[in-house]
Amino acid sequence: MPELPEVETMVRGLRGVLPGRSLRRLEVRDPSLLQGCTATSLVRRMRGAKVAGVSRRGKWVVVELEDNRGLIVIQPRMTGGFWLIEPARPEHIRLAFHLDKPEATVWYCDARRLGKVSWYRDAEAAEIAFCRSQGPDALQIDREDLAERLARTSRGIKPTLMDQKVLAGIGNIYADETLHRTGLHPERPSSSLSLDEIARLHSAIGEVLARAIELEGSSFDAGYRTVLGLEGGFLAQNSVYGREHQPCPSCAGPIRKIRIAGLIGRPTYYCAVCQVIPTRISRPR
DNA sequence: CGGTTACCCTGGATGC
DNA sequence: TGCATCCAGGGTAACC
Repeated sequence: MPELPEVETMVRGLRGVLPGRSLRRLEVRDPSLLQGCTATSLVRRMRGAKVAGVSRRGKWVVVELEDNRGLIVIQPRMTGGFWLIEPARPEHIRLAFHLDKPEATVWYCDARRLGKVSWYRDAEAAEIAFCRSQGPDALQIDREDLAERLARTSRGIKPTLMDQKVLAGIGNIYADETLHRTGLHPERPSSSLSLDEIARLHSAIGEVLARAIELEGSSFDAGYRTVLGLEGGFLAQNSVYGREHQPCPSCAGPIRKIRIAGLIGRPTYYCAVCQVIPTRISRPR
């Protein structure tokens, strides 16, 4: 479910309630999502801990605690999310943060249980974990760094953009939207992009993600909602994702849905007219 | 090392 | 209505 804009929206929602509050009790309803710690040890460590702040790293949510209580890192993956209101599906509650003064509860729900929760003793330990699985954040990476990373691989530009070790935060929806805005075919070999194309791609990443954050992310079906249960508005005004057979908003060409190598089963949407591979560049096969 | 695939889970939509 | 099948916003381990 959540990509960078959805996770950023969650974090902003959590910032309204968590920082400065104490955890009267952390309730672990599903211990199977814990990584590297047991429910009893985590619950014991969190009793009475005060939240210093909430931040985002790629698609990960970071809850930092005061007084050397460490950091809780939550990876929502496909269906994880936070609720400040009573969750619509209580059977999906995996964690409950019971707060003090005044009493309140923040719920973490995850229908498919693909998400992960970890605890790190300090910021340095968390940083080591981040760097092991993630590249620079998609909103932080500079153009030169992006250019170097793209030059390193010949695989398709879309799988490269979705590789969290290349840059962190972009998933299936925003990869398609970013490539459409840049006029790039998703299977263009990453290393074949010109410096001008990389510059435009770099700008498009920032613009698409910023717009999606403004609109509080992308909602469809029973998936992602804000912490208040509201739908994100991005998919009401996007260009290609989920719009097979519709006309391209910039050239009116047909939007196609395909499956490409390196992304297993995930769908890719692109405009067949304004996102083409130049004939002098061979398409990977 | 670079790239690809199987698999982890469950719920909702669709088709028969 | 009931059941089977397919699909999904992510990520990792194992493999070639």
